[in-house]
This record gives sequence, C-alpha cells and structure tokens, in this order.
Amino acid sequence: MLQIQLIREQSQFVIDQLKIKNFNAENIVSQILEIDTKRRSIQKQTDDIQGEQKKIAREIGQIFKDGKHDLANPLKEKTASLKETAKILNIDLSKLEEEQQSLLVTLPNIPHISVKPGKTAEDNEIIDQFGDTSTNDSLLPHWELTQKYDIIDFDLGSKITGAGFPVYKGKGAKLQRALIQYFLDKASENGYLEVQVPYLVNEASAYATGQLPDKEGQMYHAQIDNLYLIPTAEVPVTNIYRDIILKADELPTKNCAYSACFRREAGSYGKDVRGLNRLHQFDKVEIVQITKPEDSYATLEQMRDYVTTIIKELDLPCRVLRLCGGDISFTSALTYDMEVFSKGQHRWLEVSSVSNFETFQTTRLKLRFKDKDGKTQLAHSLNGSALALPRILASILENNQTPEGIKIPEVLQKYTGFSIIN
RNA sequence: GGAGAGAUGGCCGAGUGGUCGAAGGCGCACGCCUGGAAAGUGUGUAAAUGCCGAAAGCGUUUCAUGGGUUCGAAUCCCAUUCUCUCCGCCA
Repeated sequence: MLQIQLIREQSQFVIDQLKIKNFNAENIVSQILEIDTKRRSIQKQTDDIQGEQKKIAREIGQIFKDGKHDLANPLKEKTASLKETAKILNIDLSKLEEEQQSLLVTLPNIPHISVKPGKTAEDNEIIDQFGDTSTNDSLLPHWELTQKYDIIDFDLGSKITGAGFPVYKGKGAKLQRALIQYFLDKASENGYLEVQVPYLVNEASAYATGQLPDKEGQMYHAQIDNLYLIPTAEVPVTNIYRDIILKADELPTKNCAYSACFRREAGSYGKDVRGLNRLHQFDKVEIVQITKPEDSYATLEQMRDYVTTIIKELDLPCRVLRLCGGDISFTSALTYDMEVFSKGQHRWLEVSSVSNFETFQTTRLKLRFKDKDGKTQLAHSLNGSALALPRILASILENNQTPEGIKIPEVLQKYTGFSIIN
C-alpha cells in the first residue's frame, strides 16, 4: 500500500510513475485527495468536540469533589449535544477512512526509477544468461520422463485430489526432498535464519502482505475458520514482523523457510499447466529480508546473485530478466526473474522471482525501525524464491536425460543418495 | 468440546468509576561520579493521527479486539480472539 503522505505531497509523481506499470491512477489519486481533505477537516472537528467533552467531564469531576452536585446538571446537558454531534462525525470519519483505505489498496506499488515501460513479458530485459541451451527434438518433456521412470504420478494425484496435485514416488520423492534440504542448507550458509511457519494464515496476515484483497480468488480458503492456505511462505514469514518496531542494529533480518504452497491458479490453461509447469500444490524455499531503506537495492542485487549461484551449482542454463513495467507485480518496485531453460520443452521456465517491495508491504505490516536519530520509520521488505521446486525438477529431468537414465546434479547426490534415475 | 482464571507500555508489575498515557521496578539512552570500569546518582524513555512549511508545541485516539453503560471507563456490562489451569478427546 502506498503511503497517503506520498500521494498528498507528490501526486503527480505517483501518477507518472504508475503509468510505467500501465496503470492510470489519475482518477483514483484525485478521489483519494478529495477524501483526504474531507477526512482531515472532519477529524479536526471531532477532535475539537471530543476535547470539549473531556474538558467538561473533568469540570464535573471537580464539582462532585467539591460537593456542589446541583451545578453539574447544566454541564451534563451541554455534553449531551456534543456527544450527539461527535457520534455523527465519527461515523462520517470512519466511513471516509474506509473509503480512503479501499482506494489506497487498489494502487500498485510505484516502480523503481530504473524500471522501463513495457506491455508484456516480451519487453523484459535479459541482463544475464549462462549455461548450455543446446537441445534437440529427441529430448523428452518431463511429463514423459516421469512416466517412463515412474517417479511422479499425475493421474494418481487427480484421483486423490484433482489436477495439479501430483504424487511423487520413489526416487522422485527423494529428489524432491533432496532439493528442499539443499536449498535450505545453502540459505543457512548464507546467513538466512531458517524458520518453519504455519501453512494457514488469518485474514490480517493475508492482508498485510498484499494477497488480500487483490488476490482473494487465488487462495484456498478454509471458510469455517476463515483461514487461507498460503500461496507462498512469504506470507507467514513476512508476517513475523507485522506490527513491530525493530532496532536499527537488528536490520537486516534474513529468514528462509521451506513450505508447501497452494494456489488455485484460476484461469490458467494449455501448455503452461502441463506436467509440473503449474501446480496447485508445490514446494518452495523462500528467502525474505527486511532492510533499512538505504540498503534495500544493494540487498536485492545480493539476493539475485545468491539465487543465480544456486542455479549455476545445479548446472542448469539460466537467464535473468529485469522485468518491465507491464510485467512487474502489483506489490513490487523492482523484480528480477530467473528462468531456466527446459530442453525437453524448448522453453524458458520461471523458477524464481526476487523483488524489492520498498515500503509497500511494510506500510500495511506496520513494520518499522528506529533509526540512529531515534526516529521511527518504515523498513523495506524483499523476498525471493530460492527456489521453487517443480520447474527446477522439470528442467533437471529434461536437461540431464541420457540413454542410461537421468543424471543427478553433482551437488545433490549427497542428499539423494543416488546419482542416476533409471 | 466442557468448566474456571486471565490479557495493562520493550519486559515485569500496581491500578475496580474522576486531571491515568497509566505507580514502582527492570531494560534502554544521555549526563554526573571514576584514571578507566562496575557500583552509585540525575534526567529522559510508546505509537497512530490531526493542527503546522518544518521543528517546537498543542489536540484526539490507543491499557487484547469490537460494541455498550456513564457527564466521565484500564476499571462496570456484552460479544469475539488469545493465554493459562482442570476435565474430555487425541498424533
């Protein structure tokens, strides 16, 4: 959520920057400003009236103390009418606050100045690429390989639950577990504190990280208890810091977490959902950092670097994209996507996305820190996948297929306990 | 799931209707003391929001959350959430 002060003080800048995200904010901003003016004038009025009420109440207190009870009655009458006015004004006030809030949450985050305009994923800028992307038509896509070696059973998952909930079997399950452990170990080595977090979150948490209200339909909802299944560990991990004021020396905080992730993926279809490409339940290791504002972009680079290093170690061909305005997410100011090349499908698959949210999440989270002058200010939040399993698994299977079987990347062998799937 | 007790500032803890945003302590910050430190000692120590160009200052709100009673609520009433104890159930 954008801060009202920013909109108030630099409305034109907000409007201009949001154009880069192809978002026309003109109307919303002017509505917000209009409501804001009204809101503040009403707040002033209620404040004054409530101050008056308090003053009279104190006077009555004094009168009772002095035992002059009969003097109290006219004063009581006076407050009665003040109370009535205050009540009406308070209703107006909360109505305006609500209105303002509901408009504010519809505005996306302002993109970083370096973000270039663009309409679609086609306009993203490739800033780095490594690894061998040579391929040929004899290489099988992973959904054929998983069947051939009987390591993932999509039909069985459909029977038990539905499409998008595969069953991993034997070496498939072990490879999955190996990847999780490998990712977590790497993150720990790099200073991320490992946490295990709930997979269901309440409304306040889903709201604070921005899943609500924007992505309501994308989350599974346990209605009886009004809890949401997490679409990513980002939600519970970031909410660790909800409503907190950190000390300056506690920053940056670095957390990593493995979790299953649940996404309804309403509206997806075709080749995008084939096999492991898009699932309703998948595994992911997430990294989250909270930093001082001045450090967040250096941290973003460091996180990007960290993710590409892991991909390199897995020996997967990879490219790094700096997202254009049109492709960057609602909540992000700057995002890098990492894609690995999948040789059986002859296409790039997104396996990670690292983003700087600046204060967009921390505003809602009320996540602040005391700077060295003792002033409280909003921290910046960043996160990234490190990494999401299914597509990594898909490209490991496709890229390492040989006539003898699927070769397990060197770094994973100590975790899997085997070096080939055959 | 049933019965009972509770929720107060960064932490502990006092406060059952009247200048209570809240005693006292711990912690923290700054100062004094000291050759330096400890001890001692003094001062300060919440957040949100509004008035204001900014600061200072002032107002309002906040004692789990949301309602209510009252001229006045941390204190009384109702609902919800959470914690603890006992019973039941259970990996």
